[in-house]
Amino acid sequence: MSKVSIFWFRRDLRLEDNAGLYHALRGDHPVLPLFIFDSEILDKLEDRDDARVTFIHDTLTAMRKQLGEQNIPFCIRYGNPAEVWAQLLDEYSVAAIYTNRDYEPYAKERDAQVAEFAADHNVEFKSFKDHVIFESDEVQKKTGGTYTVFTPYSKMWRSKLDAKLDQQDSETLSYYFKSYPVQKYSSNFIQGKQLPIPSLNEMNFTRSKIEIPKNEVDKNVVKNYSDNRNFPAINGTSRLGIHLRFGTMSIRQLAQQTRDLNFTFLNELIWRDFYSQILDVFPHVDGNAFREKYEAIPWINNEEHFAAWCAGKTGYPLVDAGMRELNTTGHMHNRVRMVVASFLTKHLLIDWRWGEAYFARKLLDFDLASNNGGWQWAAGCGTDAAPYFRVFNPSSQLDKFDKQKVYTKKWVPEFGTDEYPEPIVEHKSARQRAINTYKTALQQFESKNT
DNA sequence: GGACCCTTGCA
DNA sequence: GCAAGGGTC
Repeated sequence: MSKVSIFWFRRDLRLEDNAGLYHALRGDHPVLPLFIFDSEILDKLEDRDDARVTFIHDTLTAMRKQLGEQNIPFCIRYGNPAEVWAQLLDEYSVAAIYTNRDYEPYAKERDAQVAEFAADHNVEFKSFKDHVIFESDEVQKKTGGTYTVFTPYSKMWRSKLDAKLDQQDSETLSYYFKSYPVQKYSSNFIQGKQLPIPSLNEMNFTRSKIEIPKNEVDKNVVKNYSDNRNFPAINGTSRLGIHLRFGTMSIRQLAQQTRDLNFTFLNELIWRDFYSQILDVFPHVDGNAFREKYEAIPWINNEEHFAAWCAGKTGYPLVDAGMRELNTTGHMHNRVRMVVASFLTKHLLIDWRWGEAYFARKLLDFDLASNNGGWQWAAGCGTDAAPYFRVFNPSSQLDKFDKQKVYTKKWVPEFGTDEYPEPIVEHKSARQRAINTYKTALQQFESKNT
């Protein structure tokens, strides 16, 4: 049996400009492409019509068709990754495993296990940077260590990128910005009969009806991003989150196409790298406040209030519009994400982790690092967070950012009628309660620890 | 160690 | 004007 390399797709579902796949194809052995539907992740999802699973399935189906046209089999399995790998090393004579790095705690542990198992079988495990422009060890403070404040991080990030581009070294440039030419080396895939793909049904899922945003960059949106991004009634954001999340769009190509169009848009891509490195270096943020003392806050966690927030029935029109947009489309405008998050954590004093989990369940573009960073920012417990006494006023946010109520009325048609609910909390007193609760808890924590 | 700074505010 | 407190150099 002749030896093969296996390229393992995870959150990089594309056949062009894929770092790990490129390196696999340039290696010494024919490459078998692989995807594993991870039962450890999928079986825990709450909704059997999860739109992200449908999206992955559709994307793999298209890739499989494209590969099949070149007589390339695409190995797609469903199961526990460790068990699948045990089968694969039995079935094939594997020389090396290639993959792109994933910085989430679960993924790092999974990959460490697979790498160890591979090493025991004399199989190389090679991982590559693909998901971000810069990894955590590439953008560091001048005095060493990880940035935890965005602005100095972003300045260093930009200067690193400029330095790379100034080098005019074709190899380095290709690593940072030009695409990795995969098709050029496609004759190095293995050849053979197409392999089956597990159906959604076999994995206990049904097809979602939610529409997925187009995998295209609208240059006008990017150009006007800084002017329009705060107004939810305007189509002013790219909606590319899901494509960056699953790698159906290359972050390198997106940054290359947009970096000269709008400073603020590039900043958003830098935020993505920023939170990715925070999660990588401070994995405790998954489940815990970045700053320990914020664990002292006595959340009220009123379940009826939480249910009202989830359903978009808080009596605050902008909050309700956002939640209903999320529930209906799997998307929520970014300005509104901040408003609903501030409302949940401050006005209702509900644990930010409840909100984080709800977003994780609903958002098409859910990404652990960015979602966690955003929630900890809103709750005041994260890196570079909003101060705890900054409580968004949902009414003035509405006046500022949806003055004509175009967005609000789209999602809350009964707004202004008798059917619209009364506010579940009164703004002024809820605001004061939040500030007092935070202040007291933080002070008590301080005095206990001095 | 001192000076300056910190995504997106509120009353 | 206000509200802490920490980050970076």
